[in-house]
Amino acid sequence: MTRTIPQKAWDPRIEDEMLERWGRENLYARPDADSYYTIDTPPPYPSGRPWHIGAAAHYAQIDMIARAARMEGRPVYFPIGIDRNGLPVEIYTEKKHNIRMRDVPRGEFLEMCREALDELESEMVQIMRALGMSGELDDRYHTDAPQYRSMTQATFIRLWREGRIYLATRPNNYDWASGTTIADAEIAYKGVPSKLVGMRFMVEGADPVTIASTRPELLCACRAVIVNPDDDRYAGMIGRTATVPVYGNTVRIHAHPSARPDFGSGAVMVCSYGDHNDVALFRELGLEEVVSVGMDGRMTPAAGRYAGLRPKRARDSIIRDMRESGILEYERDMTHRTPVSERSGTPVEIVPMDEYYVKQKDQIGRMRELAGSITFHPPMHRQILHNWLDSITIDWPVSRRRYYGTEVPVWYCDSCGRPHVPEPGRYYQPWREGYPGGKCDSCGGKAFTGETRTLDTWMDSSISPLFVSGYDRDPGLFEKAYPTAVRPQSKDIVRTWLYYTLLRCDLLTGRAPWREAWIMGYGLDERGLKMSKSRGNAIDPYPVIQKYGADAFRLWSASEVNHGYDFRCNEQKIDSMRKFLSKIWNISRLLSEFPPAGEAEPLPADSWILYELDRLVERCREGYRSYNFFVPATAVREFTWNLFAAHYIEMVKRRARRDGFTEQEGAAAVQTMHTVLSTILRLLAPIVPFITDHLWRALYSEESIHLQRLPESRGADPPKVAAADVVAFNSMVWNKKKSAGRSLKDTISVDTPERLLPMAADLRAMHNIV
RNA sequence: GGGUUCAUAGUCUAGCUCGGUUAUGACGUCGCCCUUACACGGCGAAGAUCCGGGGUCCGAAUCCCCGUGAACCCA
Repeated sequence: MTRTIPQKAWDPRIEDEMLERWGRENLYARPDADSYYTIDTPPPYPSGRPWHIGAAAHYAQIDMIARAARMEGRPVYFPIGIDRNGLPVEIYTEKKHNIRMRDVPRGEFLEMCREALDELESEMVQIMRALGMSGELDDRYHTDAPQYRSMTQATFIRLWREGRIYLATRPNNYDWASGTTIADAEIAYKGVPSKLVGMRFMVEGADPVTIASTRPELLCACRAVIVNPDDDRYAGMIGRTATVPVYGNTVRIHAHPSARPDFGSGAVMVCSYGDHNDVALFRELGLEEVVSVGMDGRMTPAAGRYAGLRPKRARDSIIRDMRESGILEYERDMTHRTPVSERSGTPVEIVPMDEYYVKQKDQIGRMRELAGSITFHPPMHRQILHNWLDSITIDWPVSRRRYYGTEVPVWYCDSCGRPHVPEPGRYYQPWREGYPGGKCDSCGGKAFTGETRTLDTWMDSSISPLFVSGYDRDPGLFEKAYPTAVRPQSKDIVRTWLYYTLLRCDLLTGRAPWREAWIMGYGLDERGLKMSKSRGNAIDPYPVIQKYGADAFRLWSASEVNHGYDFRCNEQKIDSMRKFLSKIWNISRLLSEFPPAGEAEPLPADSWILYELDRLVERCREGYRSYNFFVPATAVREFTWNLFAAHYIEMVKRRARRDGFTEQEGAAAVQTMHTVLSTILRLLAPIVPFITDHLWRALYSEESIHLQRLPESRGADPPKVAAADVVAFNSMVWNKKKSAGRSLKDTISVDTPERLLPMAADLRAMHNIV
């Protein structure tokens, strides 16, 4: 007996050899095809180490989609990009060099960001390689490359010319810490301890009324007071005027349902702008706004003696002053859900500003329609998109007062101020180059000033399906690759990445960018909290992969939780996956003793396991069809360990050695074991590509397992025995020997149950029954 | 305040769509065993009022209602 697999356990170091071999063989090259199965992977952002272990698990699973699709015979196009635009790298660079963005020449700052990104990206790509990702990593695209940015700008120019993008002065979420407007999608809410104060407003011809607010520094911008129309206490006050304390101006008292009778006294002051409700009320009541907080994050002259202070300081001062002058009725400590910038953590101010907007409100119906036409995996996550569509209230502000992003491609005429866009086709940097057109369309002026703002990074990210399919650049490729087959992503970016991509691609092509959306949950820490760098509970995936191997990590990510749910990260679980890999390894090691022997008439035990194998194949195919790797990962593991190895192999080991059996009977056992193993290896290949390819080549073929097809059900006839009977009988015999204090190899005398008589010879050999 | 999802042994999880055996499997724990594929193994054991309370039913982990708690999202 000679084994072609000598080592006793799976050694993850073999993964490096496999990586090298795949590279040499150019295994995952894009095939020639009329139509691609395109995977629109969201380009990850190199946000610095640790690159979240949940993200690594996520990209490992996206790779499984590609590998499964290849083994289903689809011509897979699996581009990989890196997202590099936006605020995080600017903040990272400011910290790294201890500088402030606006104190450094713009060109220099951009260079520093680029260097930082290059470093962070190379670490991230190293992890993606180690994971065994089979996408086009060597030809990866970058969202900050001139070619990509020129496409972002071209789409901006086109939508501008169609009137889909407009410039408007509107109250906006302003993050003064990063000095930029942000979209609703970028706002987070944080419980901040604050003071709720009650201020006495004098009312003409009635008793004074106490108004509660957490933002008394906005008094100078108060332009109305509202009470609930059903609130009997204030029925007589509607239409009267109230006097704003400290400032002395008068405002009208309106009835409005958004005033909650149970909050404070039930009367609410309306200021520009405390929150989005204020914005809506100003519009609805036709009030004239007052800018009380400027873009420098300080109170404007409108705040009178508090001008120049930060809102927090102004609040303290005005509370003190009101307390002294007796205007203050009460002060209470409370926790206030404060809108903050998701990125910088600073409280967001609502400030009216000139910004560029993409019209989206008129598209919501269309988006709903498209959402219905896309297949979601799992279906329940379509609801996240619908919820978001229901909560959109304003158009999408897309200009940002930042540096590291795609420039807004606009120049303004110096004499009349009219904005001009250039011809699409190349990358423009208006802040450092002149207007490439001639004179002003409107006044004929020849001098222009370039726009200094950049675009929201979602303007770049939202066209990844267009970029990878060669939109506007390569019509042949576009024909083959668009719409793409599938968008895999995690569930927390449905309202941003998925939504914006759907919107933008539909506006530009009139079609949805993908046929299917695959939505994964995200990584939680051991206590079940979302993992994030700011929380400090993120785990670096690289040492984990180094220690346990990519296959163990991938298998863990597939078998930890059913698709679509959040998963907890636990190193011990990852380690335990190695044991299963070693089990597969040792089954292969045993089979390497028996070269495949050709066709032989199967015995009842053989027919039995082949039938069980068919059931397994069907379950796995079903799992792969819905991109749910939990199904094959757990089903194969259970079958292999608890049925194939524990019962079938034990039963036919002696027959395979022709120990008391004929040559033909032995050949049937060998043949069956190889059928089962080669099927299991192929079923697992998309999930654990390293070990399966290694064993496949050691046992079956020089050609990689990744060039094979997923197994199909063989249509085996129902067996004469049931799995449960086999398991129960074996267990009974083992128990009997154990309680008798005998070794398992000792002889025993038991009757074979009638139902198991067809495989009596195998059972006798297995248990040494006399 | 609204929404989504979840709640099954110390931990994780299957089963729930379509109600019917002693509730699946894993990790961990404990005991015995180096039986020539595997001690990264084998066999065995202990461990669950299936979140609580009602209801429907011959019968509920599963269906319905009311709670409670958690995570995430939104206001």
